[in-house]
Amino acid sequence: MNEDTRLSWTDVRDEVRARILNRTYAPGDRLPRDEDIASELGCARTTVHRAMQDLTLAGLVERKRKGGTHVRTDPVTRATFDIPITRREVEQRGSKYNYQLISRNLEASPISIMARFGLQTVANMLHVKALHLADNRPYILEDRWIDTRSTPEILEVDLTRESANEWLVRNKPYSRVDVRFSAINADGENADYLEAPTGSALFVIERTTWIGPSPITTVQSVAAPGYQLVAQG
Amino acid sequence: MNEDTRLSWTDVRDEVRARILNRTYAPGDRLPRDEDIASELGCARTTVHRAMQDLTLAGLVERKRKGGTHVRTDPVTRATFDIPITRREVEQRGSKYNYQLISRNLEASPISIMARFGLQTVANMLHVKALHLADNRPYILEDRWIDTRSTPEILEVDLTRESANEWLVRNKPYSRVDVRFSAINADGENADYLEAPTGSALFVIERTTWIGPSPITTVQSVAAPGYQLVAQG
DNA sequence: AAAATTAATATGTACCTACATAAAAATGTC
DNA sequence: GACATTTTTATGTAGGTACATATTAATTTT
Repeated sequence: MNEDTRLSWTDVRDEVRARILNRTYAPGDRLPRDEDIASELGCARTTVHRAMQDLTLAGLVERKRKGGTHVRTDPVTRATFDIPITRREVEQRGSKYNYQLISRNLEASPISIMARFGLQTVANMLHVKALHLADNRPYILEDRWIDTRSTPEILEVDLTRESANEWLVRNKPYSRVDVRFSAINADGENADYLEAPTGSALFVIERTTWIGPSPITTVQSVAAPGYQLVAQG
Repeated sequence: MNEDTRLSWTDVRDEVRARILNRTYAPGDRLPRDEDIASELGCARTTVHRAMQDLTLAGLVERKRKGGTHVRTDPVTRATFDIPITRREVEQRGSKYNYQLISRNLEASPISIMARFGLQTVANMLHVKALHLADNRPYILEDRWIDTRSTPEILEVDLTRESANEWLVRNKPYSRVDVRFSAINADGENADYLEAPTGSALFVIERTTWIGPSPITTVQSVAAPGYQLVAQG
């Protein structure tokens, strides 16, 4: 690319996206064949193909062999978000991070937790409650269950020093994750630890991970009032 | 691919991902060069490259020219979610969809709304409140502002028949979107329309869209109690 | 020894070719 | 005309080549 005459696949993607936005290609329309777009823009078909793959992933177009490429009629808002280690999240906001273990017990998995994992039988799990603080104020209260079959090492970890969140992220990669968001009213315990008035609305992130078919951990993270999750469009 | 001997880039991606998961390549490690992986697996370097692009996007590895490819040490949970048209969302749950316009007024944009758009000056906006129902029960209450400069046509639309949500999605593509989630306590109006007890925790989605630099719409969607947003990992 | 220059190297990107595959369109058969 | 078969066509995918580009490593210069 010594001259700026060569189009990269991102250029093609942006051009096609612009045409969709300005209605050159309207919703439901069939786009020209990759080859025709390629020759029009002066690039190779593979370049157009790579651009189209990206637009497909973004939910803007649908492609079918022989059927061609169509602009989606029911566009969805598709956004991605990152949930980093809580410590990192706090530090990135420029706050001081602290962590406090509340409880740590070996328990048989209750039905509600089995349901989250899709388990049929009871399992021995480590039940951990902990509080993350930002600038010495409550930030997130986490209620976590860890399957001791997939993760026996957790029993040896000193959870007063390092949070299960951090240890797991560093030592236990997962192959599948389920994330859900909801809102709950602060009850006695939540209100207490988060120093929030009883009844106040709290943002909840529930995350469950597996390695292959085996459950690793499920955690309910309740954020202090005012928490906002921001996603990138 | 007449024989199953040929590896597609997704195969390579899955293989490399598996190696990261089982610690063949541990966090922080440098991976072999694309070319070496290619010759080891018996495919072309371009195939490995395509796989690596995907793993980079997924947040599993980081690449640098000459520096090589490294397994990320601080993996993040990266998930994607779709926010479809509300009608579609309701119908996909197998429920009957209904919609009800509450109010529709031309107003000068208040400061809070200007802030969402990043606007410095006041603009004429259409302020619309509406209720979406599932099986005749309140589902989502939306409070929306539409910029009449980018979207003057909205003034001609009969919003008693079609929701602004739907009209905009079909007729007003956007180039940028900002999505945030939070939780609020039901106040008088929310509680009323959503038939929820005052004070109950409600899940809130705030979405703002632009076309180029121009604001299109910003909407606060308050969901009835029990609403959950599910993301794909 | 510090600074500047040069070489080496791994990834980034585009091109073209060749063939696979799914699905629509055309054709043939009863 | 209904159904089955064949052909056509647009996308899917891998291979291999050529060169760009960023960064590190090595070398030379001061």
